[in-house]
Amino acid sequence: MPTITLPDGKTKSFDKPVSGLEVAASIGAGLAKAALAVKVDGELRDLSAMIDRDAGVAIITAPKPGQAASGEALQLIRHSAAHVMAEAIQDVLGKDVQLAYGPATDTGFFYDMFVPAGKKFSSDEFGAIDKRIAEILKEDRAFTRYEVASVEGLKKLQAEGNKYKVDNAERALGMASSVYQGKKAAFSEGNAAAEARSAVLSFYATGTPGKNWEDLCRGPHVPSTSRIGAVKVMSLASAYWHGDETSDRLIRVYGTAFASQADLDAYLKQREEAAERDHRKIGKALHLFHIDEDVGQGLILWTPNGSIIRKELQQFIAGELRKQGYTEVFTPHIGRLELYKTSGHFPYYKESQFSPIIERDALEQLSAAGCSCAEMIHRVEGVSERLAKGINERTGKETIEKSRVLPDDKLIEGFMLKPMNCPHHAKIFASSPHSYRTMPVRLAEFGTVYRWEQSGELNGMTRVRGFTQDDAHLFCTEEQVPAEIQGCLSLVKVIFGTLGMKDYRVRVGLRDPDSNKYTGSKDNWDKAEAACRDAAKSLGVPFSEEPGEAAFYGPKIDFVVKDVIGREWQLGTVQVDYNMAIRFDLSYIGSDSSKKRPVVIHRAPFGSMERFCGVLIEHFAGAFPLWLSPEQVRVLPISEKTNEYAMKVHAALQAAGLRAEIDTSNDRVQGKIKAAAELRVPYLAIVGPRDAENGTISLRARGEEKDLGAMKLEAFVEAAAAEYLSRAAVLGVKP
RNA sequence: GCCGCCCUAGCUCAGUGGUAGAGCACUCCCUUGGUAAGGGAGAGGUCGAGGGUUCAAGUCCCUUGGGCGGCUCCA
Repeated sequence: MPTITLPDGKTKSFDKPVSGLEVAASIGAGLAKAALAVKVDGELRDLSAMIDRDAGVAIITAPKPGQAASGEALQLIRHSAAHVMAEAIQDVLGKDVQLAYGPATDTGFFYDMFVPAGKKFSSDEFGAIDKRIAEILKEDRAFTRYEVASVEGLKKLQAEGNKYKVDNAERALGMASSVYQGKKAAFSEGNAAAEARSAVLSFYATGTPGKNWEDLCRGPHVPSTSRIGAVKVMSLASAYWHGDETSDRLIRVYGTAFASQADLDAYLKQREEAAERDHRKIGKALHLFHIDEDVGQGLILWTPNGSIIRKELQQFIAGELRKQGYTEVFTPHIGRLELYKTSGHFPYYKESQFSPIIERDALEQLSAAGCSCAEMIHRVEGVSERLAKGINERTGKETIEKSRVLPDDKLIEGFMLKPMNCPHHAKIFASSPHSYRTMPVRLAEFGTVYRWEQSGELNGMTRVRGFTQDDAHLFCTEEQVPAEIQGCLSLVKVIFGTLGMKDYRVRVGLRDPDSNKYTGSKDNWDKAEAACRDAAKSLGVPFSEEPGEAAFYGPKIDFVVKDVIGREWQLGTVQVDYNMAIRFDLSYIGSDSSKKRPVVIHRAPFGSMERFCGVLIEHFAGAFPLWLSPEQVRVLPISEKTNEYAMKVHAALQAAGLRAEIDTSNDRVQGKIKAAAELRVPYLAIVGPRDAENGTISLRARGEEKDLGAMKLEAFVEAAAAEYLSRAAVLGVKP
């Protein structure tokens, strides 16, 4: 006699076990119609699943077109779509295509499959597959679950000869796989693990078991194929079975699905728009930056136009930092290896750093002495007894492995391109004495760092190997930590506000409660985590707490900004660090005249200038606010007869500090407007004989269909200069 | 780093074994025009690089650099 509790707290009692559909129907016919699945005590189940005990039940419904779908509804739709796509692919390409693994993802779904050698599968087939999918949706076949005992199920799968499905089943049953002995258990989560220890295997037929297509599957699914709405096959990629490159190579077919064709169309349109906004495309068209293969992958050359944007941003940020009491420093791009051994960066993160720079003489001598490469590496990575002792004494525990400690004459010294700015800043802090009265010390630098990102990860300006962080290190007392974190967040707020980026959230990275890898006292951690949480809360934007996401040396806050078309971008972080002051033996004199350890806060709220500019390019689609526009005003004479007056206008704009250009080509004005519009120039000052006579310009603003009318030259110059100075987010000059 | 695809003029792209093309941009000429491309002419490429197959390679094969998509990784 189940009594179910609905999300709103209401309860309903039934005198016999009921299906999810019956529960929905008992609430309302509309709900029953929209229902896709049920959530029973937090667990997603088929709508047809019987509920025979007291439980909390929520109905998962399909969204109406245009309405935001719940993640669960989309996941159901997409997982079901993966089945339909797999069936369609087997119909189109043949049953010898073996299915492996097909989950829903954030933006759709994929299905990994093994395509026999000699069989061609390319995007040419997408049309036929999409067509077959549409037919299956129209047939409105019910997703039918049936369960068989594990032994019987395994036999069935073995008979079908698909080793991937056998493997899936064995993993689901919690058995060691007979097929896959790989090193990673990447697929354990959410797939096999959830069903581990189950005594049965579940299958889903798309229609009638034994008659229609079916697949080993944990489920749940939407009730029937028509409920999927709309599906599209998107792309092909290759993938390894279980993500293990020593295992079989499979073809991964990506698709996406939505509750309605309208939603799918909206998604496709959004993707198109995103492609139009791609900073690599716009960066080329507007000459904002250049990457040259002769210079190197992932190394940004800032061309004059892009440099203007970066410079404006940096001046803006620097101004805000001054208001907050930061002091600016400059440090070189390299430092001795020893410095990074002290900080702990080298060699622990060597795979993401550029190789050390070793002096030529040293290399030649070692080479002449017959030193092997392995020995050389060992001696480069070694640390002196002095350094090891110093760090171990300060931390009170072994932080440097004994095997790495070498006598001085065995060590090979060298330099490293800096992967972080903090060691240099720590040395600046340590270069003068500090007292609690002069704390905090806030050292800011647009510091360029170099990291060895894997080549496959590089992407335009957003993933690069050399980048300039809007970096700063705040050396403060423990008591000052909350206020300093607060200060970092208020800076972010000001800058996002100015750029018109209202939609952002923060993630607070906390300790993993089950780990003891963390440095610093529990008491301090509690305080710092509370400070991060409080600061995030006070920001007035959504925030999430993520246990286990903290670094071993302290909690952190990450910023994630949403651009105008809804994509999220991870920018920078604020990170509390209890470890660095210890490693560098930093101190200040407390009020009791004893030496105290400062706490260090790393913060680069916008990440890097490269990434931030890349995000801004996409956010604005190249149509920057006046203050960031490389070219702010273009003067367009109607004909050569007004060139002279146009030059006067141009000179007046330049004299006012505006970035103005003049187009004296012998195009007609229509052509000049088109050319300027393509470059997203904010204001066009069009001048003809009338204007020359009246001392006016005819104003046309970016995005306006037609001209805004004439205004006195002086008034325009003044208004434009004022808008520039105010860093207005939108164009506002009008006659 | 791994897998797949791609690289032709400054830009966007056509050209699948037989004399390198188009549009835009550029230069010059005509046109002197009032709000998203007036007209004409010219110049511009050892087809990413190196090697191979072939009578003949932009086109086929190998190596290599770079890009894109995906995987993996990320202090």
